[in-house]
Amino acid sequence: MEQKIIDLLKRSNLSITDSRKKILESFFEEDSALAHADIEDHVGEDFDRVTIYRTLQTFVDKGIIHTIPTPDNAVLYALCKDSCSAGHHHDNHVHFICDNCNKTFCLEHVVVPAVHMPVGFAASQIDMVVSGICNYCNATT
Amino acid sequence: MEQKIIDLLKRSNLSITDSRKKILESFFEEDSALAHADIEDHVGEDFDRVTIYRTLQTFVDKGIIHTIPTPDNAVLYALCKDSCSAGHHHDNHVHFICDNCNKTFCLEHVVVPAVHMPVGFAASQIDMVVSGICNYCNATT
DNA sequence: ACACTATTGCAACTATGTTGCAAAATGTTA
DNA sequence: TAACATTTTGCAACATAGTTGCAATAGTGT
Ligand SMILES: [Zn+2]
Ligand SMILES: [Zn+2]
Ligand SMILES: [Zn+2]
Ligand SMILES: [Zn+2]
Repeated sequence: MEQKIIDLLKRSNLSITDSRKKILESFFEEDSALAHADIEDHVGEDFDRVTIYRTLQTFVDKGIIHTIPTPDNAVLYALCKDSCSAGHHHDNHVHFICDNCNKTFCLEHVVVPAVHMPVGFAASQIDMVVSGICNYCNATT
Repeated sequence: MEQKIIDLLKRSNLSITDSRKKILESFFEEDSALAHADIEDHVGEDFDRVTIYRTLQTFVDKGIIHTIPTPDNAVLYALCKDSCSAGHHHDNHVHFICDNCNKTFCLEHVVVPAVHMPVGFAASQIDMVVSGICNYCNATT
């Protein structure tokens, strides 16, 4: 785990710092997307709020994590598993928000479907967010 | 215009107040979605910030306007043109955000396409937000 | 015009996010 | 490993966004 994180940071040309390791750890330990507040909970008092903001921004810039738009406008972050790189994200998968457990997941294998645009509109990026009940909640109720 | 607004409020079982009229006016005068700040600009000093928050929430509850999720997590509101009613929205159209003029539009006639969910996941609502260049910006450049 | 109810404004508060700057940690090179 | 240059961090202060309780006000129906 530790080594995996260090390798990822090196690959992204980032220096290895305690806060970056700890914040990345949060993502590897959770299979769902995380809000800023979740990360604050995970890292505890160890790091300043501002450091978390800046670290998350750095990770987004470097293509390590991506943001997820949600209907209730909370800011969520998740690891990029696609081949994202600095300045170039390729996360074109669908996101799922469970109305029961409230977790948000990347559906890595569900690609956003094409949609026909009206004349005059040129699409460059498409986000799709699905709400409902997740597989875990469906299995346990 | 004035009459149209009054009728809409009556139909929604809302009392006719100056702030509600003025805020609804903002939406009828703009063809694009509005952020809280846009509405504050439009109504000027006439009404308190808190009143605007509460009025928008009331309109959402009554099915007069709907919120739009955006990738940069700004909260946007637009008139419901579908047959939405109190407690039941039916806005299943695609939303478009122009990277040039920064306006957000409801593509009333573009229905969100179906998407195949993985086993275990049950979808109840789907939001699709497309970014790119709008028809107005494409026409004038 | 009256009484009842719903709405508004104000003040205070919480939450969220940003910026500048000095201190500390990291990476590099000798 | 010690010294140096560069990044990163913490702090303080600020800015913006949104919420709540309560008293004053405005709207509605009779
Ligand atoms: Zn769930
Ligand atoms: Zn994702
Ligand atoms: Zn445009
Ligand atoms: Zn819409």
